[in-house]
Amino acid sequence: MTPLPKKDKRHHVVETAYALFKRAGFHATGIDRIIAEADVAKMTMYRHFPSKDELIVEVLDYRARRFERQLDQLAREVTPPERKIARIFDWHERWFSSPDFHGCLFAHALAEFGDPSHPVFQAVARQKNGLKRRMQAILEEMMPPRQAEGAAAALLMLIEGATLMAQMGQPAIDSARKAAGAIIASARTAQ
Amino acid sequence: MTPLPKKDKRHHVVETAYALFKRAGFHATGIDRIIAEADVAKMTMYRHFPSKDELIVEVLDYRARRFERQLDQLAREVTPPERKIARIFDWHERWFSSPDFHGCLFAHALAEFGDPSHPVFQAVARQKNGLKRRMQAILEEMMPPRQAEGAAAALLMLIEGATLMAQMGQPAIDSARKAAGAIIASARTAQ
DNA sequence: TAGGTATGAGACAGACCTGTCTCATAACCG
DNA sequence: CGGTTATGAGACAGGTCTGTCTCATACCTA
Repeated sequence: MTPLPKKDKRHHVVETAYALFKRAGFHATGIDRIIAEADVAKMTMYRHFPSKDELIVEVLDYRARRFERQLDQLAREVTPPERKIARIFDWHERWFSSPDFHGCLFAHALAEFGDPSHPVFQAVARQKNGLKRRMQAILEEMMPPRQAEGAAAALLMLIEGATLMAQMGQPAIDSARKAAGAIIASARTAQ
Repeated sequence: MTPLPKKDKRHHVVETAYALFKRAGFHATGIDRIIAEADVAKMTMYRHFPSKDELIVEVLDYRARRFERQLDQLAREVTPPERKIARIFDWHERWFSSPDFHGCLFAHALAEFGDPSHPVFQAVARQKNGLKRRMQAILEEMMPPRQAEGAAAALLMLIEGATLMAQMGQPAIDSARKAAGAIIASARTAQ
């Protein structure tokens, strides 16, 4: 179809797998389907990734890096910490209403790979911890570390729950935003 | 093994399937595995449930009914609405530290069945809406319906997020509880 | 005791799964 | 141009998946 990029077949496989995984899930998406959609030979895929599990981990890490990069950009030039947090919620609001939003790929991965020793599980934990640490660092600009830790955990829970609600077709980002304000205000006065 | 109950094979299949689904997920758990574990013939299962999907829906509805029953019991004799909400968090705290806690089966089902027209998706939505309505009714005892609606959504998000964190081995129920207090207080004074 | 019903056990079909292997061909790079 | 590497295409193995079918046997109830 397309003029054939010739290079980065590996990355093309990752992006195709990502699109399929997020629509249909991990176990329900077969290798055959991925290579057909990516228009790539099976051996090409297996030369880049020793197994399907490692492809899944690569997809997750790829998306996690992308997410981190986008949040990095959001945090620039925005001085007050409240606005930094608000921008994270803005980002999620846009995400929820994007054309093919299907919920959080990491949460879905956790649902299908519940064994803590599994590499996929650990990739999920990395991503969630990254977001929590990021928010915690922002909150520490306005409250002591102890309060910031708890507040960051609460904000993360709020965001995860909001993502789930959005996937169910019941977006409640406004309630989440209000709740976040209440949580931050409460953690602040408690210092 | 056991003296063979002879009756309610159907229910026995549902409970066995539940135990397997929550450990390994829905697509990863095959029919053969379920009937082997339940010590039941394949046709016995297929006579009770026309397809695996319908078995999944039955498992979800069964757990949803059980959950509602337990929350009904919690709400009895506890007059102040704050304590009713607190008891819902207590219930989750106990759940998180129960022997084989594997996260929320409904959230997992949503991850594997993302199509809103799928019966499994709808079973999940029913359960989550049930919990939200329940909390909303409690909150309406202390604030106007408008505030109660948003606060209930926020509490639900908090609970869903707390469940996810707990599955990742990072329980943060205390932060969730504190956040819930802040949310309720804020919604109250906003009336 | 008789008759309808639930169940057991397993073969079977047809599809799909992951992963391996071979061999020919195309791309790249010094 | 020549040699190394990446890729294409597909057969293949061995397993698992859902769902159907048959036939014999147990059970319950009237």
